[in-house]
Amino acid sequence: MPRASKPKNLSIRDVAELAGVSLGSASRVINKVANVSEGTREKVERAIKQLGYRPNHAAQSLRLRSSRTVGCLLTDVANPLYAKLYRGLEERLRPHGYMMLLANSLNQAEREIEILSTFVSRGMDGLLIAPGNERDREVLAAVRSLPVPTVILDRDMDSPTDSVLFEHVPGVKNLVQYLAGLGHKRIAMVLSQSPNRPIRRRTEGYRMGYKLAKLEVNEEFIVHLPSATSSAFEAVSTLLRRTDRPTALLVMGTTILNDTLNAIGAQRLRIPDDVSVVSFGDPDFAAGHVPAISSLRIDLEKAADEATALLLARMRGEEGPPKSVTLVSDFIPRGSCGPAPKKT
Amino acid sequence: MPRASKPKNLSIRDVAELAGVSLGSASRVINKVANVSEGTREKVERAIKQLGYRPNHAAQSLRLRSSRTVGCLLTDVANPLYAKLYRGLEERLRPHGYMMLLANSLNQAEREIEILSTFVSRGMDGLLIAPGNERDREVLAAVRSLPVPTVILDRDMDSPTDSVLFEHVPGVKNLVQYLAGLGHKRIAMVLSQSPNRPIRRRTEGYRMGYKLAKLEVNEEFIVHLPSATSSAFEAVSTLLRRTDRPTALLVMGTTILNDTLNAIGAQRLRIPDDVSVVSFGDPDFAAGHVPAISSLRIDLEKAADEATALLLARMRGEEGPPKSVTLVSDFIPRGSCGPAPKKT
DNA sequence: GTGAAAGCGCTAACAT
DNA sequence: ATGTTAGCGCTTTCAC
Repeated sequence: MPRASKPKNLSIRDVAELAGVSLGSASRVINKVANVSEGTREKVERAIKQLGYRPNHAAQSLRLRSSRTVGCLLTDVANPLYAKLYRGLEERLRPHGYMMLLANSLNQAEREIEILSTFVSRGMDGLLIAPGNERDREVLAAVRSLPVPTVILDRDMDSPTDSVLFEHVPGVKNLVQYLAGLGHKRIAMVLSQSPNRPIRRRTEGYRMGYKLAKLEVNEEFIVHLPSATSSAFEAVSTLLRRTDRPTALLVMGTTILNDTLNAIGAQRLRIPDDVSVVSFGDPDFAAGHVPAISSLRIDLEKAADEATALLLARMRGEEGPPKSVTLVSDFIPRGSCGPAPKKT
Repeated sequence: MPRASKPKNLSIRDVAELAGVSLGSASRVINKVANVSEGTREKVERAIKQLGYRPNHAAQSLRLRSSRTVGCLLTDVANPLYAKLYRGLEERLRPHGYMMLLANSLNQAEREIEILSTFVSRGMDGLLIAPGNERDREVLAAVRSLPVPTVILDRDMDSPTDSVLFEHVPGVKNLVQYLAGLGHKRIAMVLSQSPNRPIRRRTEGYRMGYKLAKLEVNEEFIVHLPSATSSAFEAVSTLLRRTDRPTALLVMGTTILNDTLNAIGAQRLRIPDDVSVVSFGDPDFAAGHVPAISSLRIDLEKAADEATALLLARMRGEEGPPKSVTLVSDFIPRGSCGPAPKKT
């Protein structure tokens, strides 16, 4: 083991001293500023290595008014979608020397406000946020008055802030048309209830697809689960027990999809022979399932690209009106979709 | 909207000025130090509110040599286990005023070293780490020489550092005995390959259980998948096609479990009639599956409790030899386990 | 090219 | 109880 002792509070002053130069010169070497002789550079670099010196970040932040840190506010990293997004964001910010502060708001409005305030007081250089309470007056006010470069992720908020939006409407529309083309006339959709988030848009693409396929929407086929955590098993089972049961199911990813697959299995129905299935979002297990589950997917790598590009530009000082990028979901057709079953 | 203008660089000096008191008094009010008259306190508090002042964190950190920040190094938050753990850690650190810097190492050794170094240079008050390369010489050296309070999570590293360990050995041992009690004589185990991590221990409990049940281990029933990402579908299918196919399957959670369930379904075998299934780790879908999948679970809330308790104590300045807490997995029996099928 | 010195915003020790 | 001041570690302007 090389140096197991504590690098007790060593500062640039120690480096300068050991190198036999002034504090200013040491700083110039560290910051790769011009006007340093080769000899000085070498002496300082040797001293740095010898001491194992690393600049004190707090002092740098204070002096430079920049923390090289980006604050990230998510409702919950335990949501795989956000976890992957976070990873992508970190991956792209790292090469620029930024680290990320991550805070989960767990959908609590006061907490979201508090987190944003803390981010500001901690001098974040930029913010990447996906607050759960996008319609809350106070959260909205807090977001609108953020004095740092910010990009809103996946939230349609009424604020003049850069944003990256995930758009399912055209995807769902195309999907419904696609299923109609396979002969499906009864396509059900199962959604979770999202408090404080606009739910209307989710059915928009569905209705458009129906209209374009010249089919009539049966409102009973649009199922909103009573709570965000309630099981879809019963809801789907009920749907499948109808005499005019749907021949295709459009369900939200991960949990609801799982419940749905279980409900289908429990009634000994087969996919896609008896019922076709499509997932909103592409959870890891969808591709591996037998048969593989068709999905509507948002490209999270692209989302991370766009979000960091917007943020980095602002942090670089770029001015101008708010920009918004909308990412449309791709349809990944897999084995879970087939022609509608013949009437029996 | 209240104050949409930028709170342009306002400092404690502005507060003092507006309140008509000295800078020192303002500081005393903010820090709730004794020796402040009621009048002064009020004036300062009013000024603070009026200006929307929040102390500059970098200056505080520099002065106090404390960042009120904890660095968290994980291999990957997109692993649901870690995502939940992170949430639990954050939840417990927040009330103490700590925020968390989260960095994913993606299992890269140099990156883990770099992250640790950055954490130190950024003056983290404490560290919570689960490096992927627990056997790497350099990573180990970096961890051993960390000059800040640190708790190692779920990694058995040769370092005099506080740690919270997850222990499956007794759990697996009991589990094998339990299954043997149900008449199972051929219990297979499917594990992923984890590079740089000791794999030996994983089979330890398994062998102990076999021995206690007076059964002989068939080495072909211990399956290590060739890579961490390879599908278990084929491996499990092969296992199930044997004439002496296992009557019980012990598989790692999430992905491998999914592949396993698919493989079982594809061969039209039924759980638990034809084959019993137990998961290492308790992914969200296990409980909702039909039938519900029995699991070996680590209580992540408890893990977060222990880890933060250790860290907070050290950050408070507590001295003493390294402490280690070991959490043993609980067995959650569910419908996926039944008596071994009668010979047919 | 290099050194000296100011000052970022804050806390705490020291005067009063 | 309150005001004044030193100094945390750093970058950068200004002389030389």
